[in-house]
Amino acid sequence: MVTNRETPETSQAGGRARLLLLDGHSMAFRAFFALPVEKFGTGTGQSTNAVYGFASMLVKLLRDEEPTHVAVAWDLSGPTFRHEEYAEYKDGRSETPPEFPSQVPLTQELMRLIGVVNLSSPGYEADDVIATLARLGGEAGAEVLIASGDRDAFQLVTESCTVLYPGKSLSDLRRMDPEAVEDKYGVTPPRYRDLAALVGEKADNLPGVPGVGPKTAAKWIVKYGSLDGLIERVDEIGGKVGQNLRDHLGDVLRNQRLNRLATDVDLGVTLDDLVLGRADRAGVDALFDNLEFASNLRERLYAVLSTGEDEVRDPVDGEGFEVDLTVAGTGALAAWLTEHASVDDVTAAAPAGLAVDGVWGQGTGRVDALAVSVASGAAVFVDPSLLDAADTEALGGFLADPERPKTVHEYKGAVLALGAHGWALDGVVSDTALAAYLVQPGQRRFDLTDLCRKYLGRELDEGTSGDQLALDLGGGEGSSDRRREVAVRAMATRDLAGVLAAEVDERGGTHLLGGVELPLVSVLARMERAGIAADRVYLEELQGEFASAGRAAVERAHEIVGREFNLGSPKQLQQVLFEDLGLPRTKKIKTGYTTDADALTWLAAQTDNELPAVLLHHRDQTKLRTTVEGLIKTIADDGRIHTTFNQTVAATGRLSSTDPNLQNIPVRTDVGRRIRRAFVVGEGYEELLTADYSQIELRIMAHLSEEKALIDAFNSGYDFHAQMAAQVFGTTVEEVDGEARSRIKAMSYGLAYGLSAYGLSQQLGITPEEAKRLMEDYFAEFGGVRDYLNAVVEEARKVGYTETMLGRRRYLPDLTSDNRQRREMAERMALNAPIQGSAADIIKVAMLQVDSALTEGGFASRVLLQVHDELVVEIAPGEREAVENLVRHEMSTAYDLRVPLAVSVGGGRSWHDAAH
DNA sequence: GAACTTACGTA
DNA sequence: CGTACGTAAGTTCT
Repeated sequence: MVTNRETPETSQAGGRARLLLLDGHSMAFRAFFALPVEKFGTGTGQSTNAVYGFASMLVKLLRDEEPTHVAVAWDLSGPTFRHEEYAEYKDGRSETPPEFPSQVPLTQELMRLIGVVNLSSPGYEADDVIATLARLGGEAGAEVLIASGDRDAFQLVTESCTVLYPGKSLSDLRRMDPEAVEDKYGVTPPRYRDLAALVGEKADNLPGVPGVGPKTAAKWIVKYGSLDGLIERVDEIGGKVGQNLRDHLGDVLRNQRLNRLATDVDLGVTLDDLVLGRADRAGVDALFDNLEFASNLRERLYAVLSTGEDEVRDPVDGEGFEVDLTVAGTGALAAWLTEHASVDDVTAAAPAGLAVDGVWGQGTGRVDALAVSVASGAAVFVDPSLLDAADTEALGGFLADPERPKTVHEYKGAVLALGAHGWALDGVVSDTALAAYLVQPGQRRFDLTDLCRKYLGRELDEGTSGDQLALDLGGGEGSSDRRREVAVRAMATRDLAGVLAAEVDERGGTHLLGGVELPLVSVLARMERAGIAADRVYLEELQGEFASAGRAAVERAHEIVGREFNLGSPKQLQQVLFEDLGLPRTKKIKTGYTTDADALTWLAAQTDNELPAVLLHHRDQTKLRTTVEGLIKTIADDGRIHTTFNQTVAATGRLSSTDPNLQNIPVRTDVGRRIRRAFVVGEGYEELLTADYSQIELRIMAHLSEEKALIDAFNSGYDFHAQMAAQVFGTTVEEVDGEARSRIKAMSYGLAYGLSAYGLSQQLGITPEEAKRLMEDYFAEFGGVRDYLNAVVEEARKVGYTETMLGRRRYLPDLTSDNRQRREMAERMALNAPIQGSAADIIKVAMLQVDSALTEGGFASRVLLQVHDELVVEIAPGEREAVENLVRHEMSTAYDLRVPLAVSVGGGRSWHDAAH
């Protein structure tokens, strides 16, 4: 099996070498200060914070950057050529912390064990070693990455050499490419030395010109072209700084000589010697044991070093990429599209691959670049900022043309990003992320790199090999690496679409993809773009109110206990409740005893102490306050909140909502519901309408189980739960009291989750024996439900997956696990997945129907939100009645069940008022 | 500082 | 010892 990591030589045939260089001392030193030294040490007193931090950072780099070659450069202790020239070099540095030096050899040992080369050279600094290796890498055509906390490295930055410079945190590495250096310092990387020479470097004891900071220095360099140019005309500089410059010219010239990094250090290695080697796992284990590192870091490290062999497919036989990659934006794009992407070139059997490089979220986005790749092998890279009018129009025509099929990874993102530039996207026949989700619904991430490996058996980078890539560098901005990257993404998407289509089809998911998920994307994109109007002033009032109630609770709690403590800390809470106050212990959890709401409620009943109740109140208020604060933060300039609906995270087929999550806005309590008043109808609209399915999951259970008693109960038109209770307890519906009804209601809902007698007893506050009897009585009447649930689990165990009404699968390998806990968990998932998943299917279909009906009817009303069984619609003036009828009709006819799909609807000026 | 844990909101 | 999510805050990692 060929993978990048194991046999990089092989992958380089197609992909490009990526050389990662680390400045050992500077990064280890940063690690030392990032982590508290007193918390990281062995029993024998050896400090380990720098080793741990360095390793942790390296793991992240290996994972994110996937280098093929790695080396770490180290300083040696003796004098360097810089000391020969300037004896005071690096004088006056403060003492190295005593816990640091001993960690250097440990870090070096770890590098050796994981297969990373350590390098250094007498008389030179680590920076010089890096500069030399960067030159070697560059000459060999490798992409070079330098992780260093030393700014001198900026002089090495080129289109193919990026410095990763630590920002606020160790692993927050800023990518300093030529643009970033110029953005930050106002000069190009080759001129960075000039700037540093003028400004000076305190840490190296290199004073600069007094009164000259980076701004002045950059201004001069830009004006005179370089330091040399400045010096030539040094007499022209007026004022005090001009005089300072003339007085300190000697220092400046010395600084410039000293900050030049040597690129000719004799290291005795070639690029091939830096290939990331095999890890010596036994050695790493032994070292980690010695350092008393827990298994966590070890696993993370092994995860990046592992090859994932068994998941990688055999490589698809060479398709012989003939790629003509040209840079558009010079008037050539229209011609390229005519020649390579006509309706004859781009067909249903051979859709074009489209890659959009940009960002999206909050209902909008931005395109930085895009690439199109077609079956013939031709590909084009487009920097939209460089397009002329004719090219813009041609590109817009292509993107919006339903007759020229395209495939894209993360369709919704592309729609939002392109939409923000005024481009419409149509004719999308596949989204490789969505397709992969249907194949592997349990996965939560679908990035193109992984899919490429898994389904194409190749690295993303191997879309073309270097010699076949005709890269026209003329005319465009930006690095050739970026162009190549975007282009290979388009190629990978193009190639993946077919493979994934076959996988989806094999699983019977073709309709689900083409008929439901894919068309849903544009509906979701419009929902996100529309957002929902928020009343900021009202939210701020609420925030203040919740905050002061929370503060009052804190004060009261401190008063009761007689000292201050953090009410938000479960740990301190345990101390206070169980140690200081000696209250009865609650249920055990990993870290002691739980202080969750159930436990606090129980405690409140157990004792006379007021504290549990105060804590509960505090929790409520704090939770509400943070919810409100989160919402306020996300209100966009248009006064609306634009959530993001994720279509590929929930294993059952549901949507999820993030940034902010609008699917968990409080509704159960009165106080909580007040937050819903903040979601209001927007300007130009008349009211909000909510429409939700009543008891959809139970109706699905009735349908799937074909249990006659359930079906009859739903068809009777009476209160469902009361009807069920009457049957279980052998009374008339009128005789059913609230208690009986709620027990049966809990029982019915619990079934869909795989509830046990114990769980039911907990929820109802009855004994497990009573709960067991209740379940028996229930099943005596509704045995069909039990039979159905058992059959679902057995079938799933046999075939390995469950299926929803639209054929959406969920794979549950744990159903045959020897581990009882895992197996039973999988069983509960198995019986829930078809129910929850079918409900998800149905509302997705309903959304499509509602959306089409609104469009076809010419309505201005629009769907804003989906909350699993509910749609929130913004009603345009005068459309209430018609749209209400339309929504009711489309939702209730989304799927033909053995029971009615009841929909209840309400309207009002806010989400709260629209409740029913 | 990243990753985990606890807690809690929704369907 | 009931499914599916996302977020915030605190704590741990070693």
